[in-house]
Amino acid sequence: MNAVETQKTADFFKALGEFNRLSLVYNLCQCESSQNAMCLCDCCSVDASVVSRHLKTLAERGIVTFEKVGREKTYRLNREEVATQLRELADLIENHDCKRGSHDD
Amino acid sequence: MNAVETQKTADFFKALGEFNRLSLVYNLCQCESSQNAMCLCDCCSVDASVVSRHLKTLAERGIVTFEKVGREKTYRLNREEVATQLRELADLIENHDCKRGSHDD
DNA sequence: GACATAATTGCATAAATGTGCAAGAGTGCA
DNA sequence: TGCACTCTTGCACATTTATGCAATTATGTC
Repeated sequence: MNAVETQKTADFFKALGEFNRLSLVYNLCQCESSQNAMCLCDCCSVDASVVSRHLKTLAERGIVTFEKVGREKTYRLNREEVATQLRELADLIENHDCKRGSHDD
Repeated sequence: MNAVETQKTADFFKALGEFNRLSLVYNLCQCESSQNAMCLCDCCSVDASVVSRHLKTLAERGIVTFEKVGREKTYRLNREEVATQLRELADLIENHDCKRGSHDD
């Protein structure tokens, strides 16, 4: 696992590893259609500017995507991509093929 | 998803969301048996005290477990538990049952 | 007991991060 | 054109976090 890939994966997890951002993800998870940022503000009791920044972070990591509709910006969760990324690490961690002996065996 | 659960999950991701900690996880992932902390120091170019603290963080989140053997402390990755937690979120995110309509439908 | 090794802890510090408020940019509507 | 609404950005600030070094604790060995 090279450093660039590791950093990228760490950034992905870091994006999910903050209370309000994870709340936004959970909130979007319950929505069939796209949600605008103002609507998403309701799920976490922080300023709209904070939500805006969190959504930007999530978008940068590919966790959500957005679409401009008039003056609104609607967000949706990248369900497949996020699930795939999570399962890939789960598989890697469980994958016995990649195991090797320790220093003393 | 209540606040306590959300915070707990966020903490789990935050633990994985740092370069050196994730490197430690990848390193442990390649080991069949437990590794002591000194051995794990090799995989990231930071002070031993830093590795010690990172391992403590990972242990607190249930990502690794350790065992005291003489003056050494050996760590191993909680493969199943971590993989399960990752897959649970993956399932949640993809689960269409939990979806509901947006604000405007 | 003296010493080496393994790991943790205290302390200082620099950097990153989350946050709110106010101002600004972009858009739609009367 | 004026106004309302949505979202972003600049700024300041407090907190958290990652880090290294030195000291300390705990254990094994001679």
